[in-house]
Amino acid sequence: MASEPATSQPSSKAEPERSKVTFRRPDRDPTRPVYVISVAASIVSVHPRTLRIYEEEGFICPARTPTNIRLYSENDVRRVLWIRHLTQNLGVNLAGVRILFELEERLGTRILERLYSEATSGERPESAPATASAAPSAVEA
Amino acid sequence: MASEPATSQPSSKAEPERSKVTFRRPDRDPTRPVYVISVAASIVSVHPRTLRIYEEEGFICPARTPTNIRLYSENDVRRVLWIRHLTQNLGVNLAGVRILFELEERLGTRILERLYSEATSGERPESAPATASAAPSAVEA
DNA sequence: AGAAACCTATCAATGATGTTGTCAAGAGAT
DNA sequence: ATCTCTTGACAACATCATTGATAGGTTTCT
Repeated sequence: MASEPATSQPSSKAEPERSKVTFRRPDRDPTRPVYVISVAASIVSVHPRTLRIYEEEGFICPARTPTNIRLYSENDVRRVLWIRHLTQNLGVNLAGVRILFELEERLGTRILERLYSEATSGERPESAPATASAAPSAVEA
Repeated sequence: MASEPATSQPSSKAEPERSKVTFRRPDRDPTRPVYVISVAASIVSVHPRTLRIYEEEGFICPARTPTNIRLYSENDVRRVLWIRHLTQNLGVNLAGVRILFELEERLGTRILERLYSEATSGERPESAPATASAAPSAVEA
């Protein structure tokens, strides 16, 4: 398992077992499949098993070598990072992630990045209470 | 607990304990708080405890009588019905519901109703796989 | 050849979440 | 007195997400 499909990346044979090995990620073509599963898992700080599950669930679709090895692209990694942000930071479950992804595709806009950019701006709006019955006005008996 | 704040609604004292009692829901002002918690819970087919939790979580904000009794409006009920659709039918957790609600408010559009209307049209699109690395093209070794 | 990493498939442990149910004490209405 | 509501707290149960492990097989590298 040493096929280095093109890009000269830092040796992934150093077995990055959750170690703090840093990777210079290729910034050429984000759609190019370049990472084997162990590397992708390390980049994203997730278990390889989790990556496989995400694929089974249809969230990502990494490329395959002729010998059936998964290769993840930069876009795959970003997508997983986004899923992790939603699930770990915001607590959204996978069904929710699915809905959000579908929304994004349906609306044809990057609504998630809009939300993300506002979240990183430290705006962190309060979870607004229901707009319905806005003022819990006491009702006259 | 007999303050009937205005609308003459079917007697809620019949103790609708998940029974199949049907209610003629007032269709005048959807923001008017008219249902006590037991009635609202029955309409939505949910446990009263759950309604309280939804309120604690900030999803709904029912009105209160001078004696601290919750009164839910039609809009509250609709909002809970929508939450239930997301959680029970689509499997979204409450954190996901929260994100979707925030999105809706932020975009100032009824994206959820758009999704809902398409879901009820029996369209039920497949969970599209990741748009990244669309074609899992085999990579030459 | 042997080791490591990949593959699929399966099972299991653990922690978190959501819903429901219960109890206690109190308040309000009939 | 009885019923329904309130708050607060606790608990049971089912489900989900993540991680971990095992088995058997394949591929790659030394």
